[in-house]
Amino acid sequence: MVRTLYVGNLPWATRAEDLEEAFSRYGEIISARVITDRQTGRSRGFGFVEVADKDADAIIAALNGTEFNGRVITVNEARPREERA
DNA sequence: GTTGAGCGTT
Repeated sequence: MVRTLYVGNLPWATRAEDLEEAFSRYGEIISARVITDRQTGRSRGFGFVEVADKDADAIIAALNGTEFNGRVITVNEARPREERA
């Protein structure tokens, strides 16, 4: 199945394909998305990556707290949007 | 043209 990962603390210039490329080294990526400001279209500095749940644990362990394009990123399971804080 | 804790769009 698919599990959604939250990726935070990204450089402004990070794009969805950048995440997909980086994450795909450690597991099967279903899709990747960088959240952009709806008003300006600029990156908000975080995104979401859908990965195979069999690889989710390895991907989180491999990338959480590691450097990505010069910044230390945060990677963990995304929360359900219905329950967003 | 900027910024820096956070959990998104149909």
